[in-house]
Amino acid sequence: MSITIATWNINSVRLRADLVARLLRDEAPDVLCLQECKSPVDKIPLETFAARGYGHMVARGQKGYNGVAILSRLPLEDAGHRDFVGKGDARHVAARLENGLTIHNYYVPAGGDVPDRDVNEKFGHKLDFLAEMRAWFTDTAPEKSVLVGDLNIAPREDDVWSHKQLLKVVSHTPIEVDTFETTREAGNWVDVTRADIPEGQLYSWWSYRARDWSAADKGRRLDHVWASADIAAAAHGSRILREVRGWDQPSDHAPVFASFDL
DNA sequence: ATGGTCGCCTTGCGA
Repeated sequence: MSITIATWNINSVRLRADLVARLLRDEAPDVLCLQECKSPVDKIPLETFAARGYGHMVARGQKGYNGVAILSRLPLEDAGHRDFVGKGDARHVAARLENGLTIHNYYVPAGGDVPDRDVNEKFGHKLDFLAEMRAWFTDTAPEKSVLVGDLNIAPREDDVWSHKQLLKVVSHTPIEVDTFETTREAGNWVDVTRADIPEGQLYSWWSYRARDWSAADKGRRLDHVWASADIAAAAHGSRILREVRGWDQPSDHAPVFASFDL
């Protein structure tokens, strides 16, 4: 059985419900994980997605901020959520498929503008969030699991348009990259996108502020698909759908896809 | 060149 999973920071699921429906129609993933839904769960337009065959959803939401949802055309069981850093933010939710695969959907805090936790508490919050993820993975080794989401860190030099120019820019600072890698390694997670596409520049986000985002191409790979080590060899077919960033009234993120033969 | 653009909690804030 092959399962295709996609992750996409949608930046308002209500404003962009038609774009979600278009992606479901054109690309037909089995599971689509969304971040920054910016909606209470009961206001997510599930009927729009159910009409496309995606009637199963597990989500956590809040008004205006954050929000994560897992849409599926296969039955889903709610596998809970965790309130990282105790702020009550809707930044994590998990679901389980009938074949036993657990899917974790994360929206890691962006971390503000200044990469110094002494003057910017949002940066400290981001590092603390990652440390809590790491502690959880150390305590309970993930098995038969996929972790996806907007992790708001671009770890590799070829995950950003300019390694040198972004060394002091939140999302690519050494402390974030180190924390990101120790967090991933604590769970023996495999970076599926880079296992499939090991060479070359790879981005999933381009700022709204660029005059011409595609020509400037100042992107970063902030959105990730990880697999637990026991199923990593089953992963294949990773892609980032750059063209989706060019749709009308787009999200500033492109969706990331991976498939698993389970 | 320290700007620029989004979306919602709105005339500010978070990204």
